Amino acid sequence: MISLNYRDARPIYEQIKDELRRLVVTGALREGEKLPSVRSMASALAINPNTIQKAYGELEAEGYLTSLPGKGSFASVPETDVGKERREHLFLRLGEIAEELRYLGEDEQAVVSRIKQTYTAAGGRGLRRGFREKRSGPEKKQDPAKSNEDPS
Amino acid sequence: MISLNYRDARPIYEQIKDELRRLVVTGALREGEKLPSVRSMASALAINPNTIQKAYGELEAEGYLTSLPGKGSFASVPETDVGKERREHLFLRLGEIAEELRYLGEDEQAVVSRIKQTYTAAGGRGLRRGFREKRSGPEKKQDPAKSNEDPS
DNA sequence: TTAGTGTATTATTCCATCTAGTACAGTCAC
DNA sequence: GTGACTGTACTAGATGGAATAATACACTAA
Repeated sequence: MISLNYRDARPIYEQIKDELRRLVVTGALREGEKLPSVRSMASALAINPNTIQKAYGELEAEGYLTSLPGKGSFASVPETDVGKERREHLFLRLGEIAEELRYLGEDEQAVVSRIKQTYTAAGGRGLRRGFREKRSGPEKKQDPAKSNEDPS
Repeated sequence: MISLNYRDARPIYEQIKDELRRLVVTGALREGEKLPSVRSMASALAINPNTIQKAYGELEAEGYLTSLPGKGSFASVPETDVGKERREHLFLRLGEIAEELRYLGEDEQAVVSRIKQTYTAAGGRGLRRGFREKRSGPEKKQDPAKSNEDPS
């Protein structure tokens, strides 16, 4: 699912964050889908569980992940307010990159085409939260509908 | 000219690189314009000259800066071949950002508008090397016009 | 000559990263 | 309840990049 690059300047937990975020936004991981447990992914990548824990924790702060103690971690869509900060950050970076590309000689057409390519390639993926239907994923931080079992 | 943020996760030399690059691509620093010397900028920012040296060195590798031993460092436009790698990197990031913005609910129109805004705001700045006329900047590694001497 | 420039080198301090180990509480199948 | 999972928290230590400090050399220009 994830491969690490020890030559990469980014720390390991950043690589994991970026890769997991990429899997979510590209649709490879759908909302509500269960991710490997902290310990199992640590074992699979042959690294320390604390490193995975850090990546999961920060990704949860971004809203791309929801963790439920005792149950697991699940891919999720950032709440509108959390996603707002993220979107503002992304728009800022977008402007900086466009500015530099322009300086390097790329015309508007070339840059816009690259944007349109992304939206064309993506099918019906990535609709707003308000437009999506309910699904199997955990609602907020609460326990998803459980059966009539009595724990004790 | 540059202000540092010690709370920033990025190392100091990265902050300097990013800021200087930004000044160049936005036109605040024009090609051939002289930058503060390694020692003077280190003094102005109250940091070690080695840190400035590292920032300048990497920025020169990117093509945004040309250093001439004994004379100084000057803003420059990346050679086409050096800039090619940079452009490819920027296009890659552009695609990733667009993908995430789309996932967060931004429609194509909103993203494209941000791009066009950049190109509209910029006047005649940032033309390709082949289209630019000869100017005061250093040709390759040769002596730049001595007229530019404002290292504020 | 003198002062300023870029550049290189070595040594040292500092801190984020990563590891290692342990611990606790919640969930779920049995 | 038991056991095996789960997320989470904490301490302690090792490692490596970042930044500093101090010199040194060659080049440029007034």
